[in-house]
Amino acid sequence: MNEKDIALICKALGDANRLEIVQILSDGEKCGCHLLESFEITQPTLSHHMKILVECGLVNDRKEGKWHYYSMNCKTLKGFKTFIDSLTCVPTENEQVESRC
Amino acid sequence: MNEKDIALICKALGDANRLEIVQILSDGEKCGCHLLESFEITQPTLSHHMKILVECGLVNDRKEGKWHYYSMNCKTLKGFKTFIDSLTCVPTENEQVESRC
DNA sequence: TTTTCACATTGACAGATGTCTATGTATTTG
DNA sequence: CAAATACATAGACATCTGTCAATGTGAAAA
Repeated sequence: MNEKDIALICKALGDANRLEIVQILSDGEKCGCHLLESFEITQPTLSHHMKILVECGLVNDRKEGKWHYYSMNCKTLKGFKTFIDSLTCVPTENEQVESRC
Repeated sequence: MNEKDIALICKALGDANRLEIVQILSDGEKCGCHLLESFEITQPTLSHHMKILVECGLVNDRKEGKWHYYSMNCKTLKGFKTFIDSLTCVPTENEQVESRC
């Protein structure tokens, strides 16, 4: 998973509705109609958000009859977590001021 | 840190340039002029990106003379990591063997 | 003081984004 | 079969975003 993939995932999570969708899916697989009831958006708007979440690889889409079941993609989530964990901070007190440019 | 804050951070990281900036800052405090040399963007564009990173709380801005020193904000980063870690997946039948979160 | 440097602000612009209504497409149900 | 359900697609629209050139500002250097 490269930086471009990570940026896509971040962008996908950079919307309050999609962030909430992902939190709901953390609880387990849900169908689209169930998700729709949790938000004050129209069905096409939800469809749009789900497409973005699926296309960045963070969410799986399983079709069963006329229903679509969405769930978190373990592999992508794991890769994303690994990246975020790799970000670190250095407390400023302990940090030597670098040479000026 | 609420969902809106998290969404703001995600949106900030949803740009390839800003994602790279954050990776560079993970290495330690850097001045703006140093960052500028790492990218193929103009100074106003970098200034714009830094403003977004600072305003979402992920990056600190310390002024010393005419220089601005940027660094990761430990507290915000920690809160963000905690949130991302709270996201979980429930392995589907295909994934069960390979990966777990 | 004048110049140079580091950075911010403004205004402009093309392109992306979130949302809607209207409509299309499978699939199930009566 | 026809009707209803779950979801996708198309088109429209206002707003947001990333980028730049031009310019302003404050601090250091000459």
